[in-house]
Amino acid sequence: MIISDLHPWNLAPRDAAALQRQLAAQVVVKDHLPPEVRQVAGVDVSYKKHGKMFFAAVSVLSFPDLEPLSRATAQGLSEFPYIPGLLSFRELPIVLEAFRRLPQAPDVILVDGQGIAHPRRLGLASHLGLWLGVPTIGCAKSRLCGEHPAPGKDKGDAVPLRDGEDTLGTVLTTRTGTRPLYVSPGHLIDQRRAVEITLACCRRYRQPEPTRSAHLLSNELRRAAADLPS
DNA sequence: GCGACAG
DNA sequence: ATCTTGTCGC
Repeated sequence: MIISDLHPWNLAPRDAAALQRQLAAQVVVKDHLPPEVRQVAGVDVSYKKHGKMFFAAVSVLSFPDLEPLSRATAQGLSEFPYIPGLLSFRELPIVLEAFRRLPQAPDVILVDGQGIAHPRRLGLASHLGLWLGVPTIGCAKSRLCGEHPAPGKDKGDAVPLRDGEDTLGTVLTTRTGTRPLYVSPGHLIDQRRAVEITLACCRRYRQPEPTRSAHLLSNELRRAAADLPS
């Protein structure tokens, strides 16, 4: 896995925001997925209530059958606090460590967070995509910015997420009867493909299989590192 | 000043 | 995100 253009993570909030504006200009919102998508990865991070211990997990599934192919994990500390809009400075370092442990880069990555549906157009998914040079999709469970009408109740129903003249993403119902997901391009992919891939990864749960799998794995890590007695 | 606010 | 048990509903 090749990483390029490293930059510090211990920045003051103001500097982090300035860096985001700089990086956002490099985000590519065009379809650069390979002709045949065969590997889809999901990534998620878990940690303790007031602790600094983080647990990242990456789960790679085959596409479109969604069978387990490989996985990688990493754990470490983080000093950066949670500040809406600056999530990547808190979680990306440990996520990148997990990706370094993957034998091979997947064709596309689903992230539990926003892509360009961000105040400065650089959510966690976009930031990760830039670092890895791999197509990414933001699949957030709630809204960070932008406005939209309520989408339909059935799986596949969708409405655009907008901010003035900009279309930031798609508010997509991924499972009938559940709250929608906020899908937006991360990097190297366009709106249409982002929704297409995400929907193809949804089976019987609101969360796409890749991120759902990573979520379960990161939770196992946290629990294993936590409770010793029984 | 007030409300909003990914994970 | 995390702290937490059972419980109402499809």
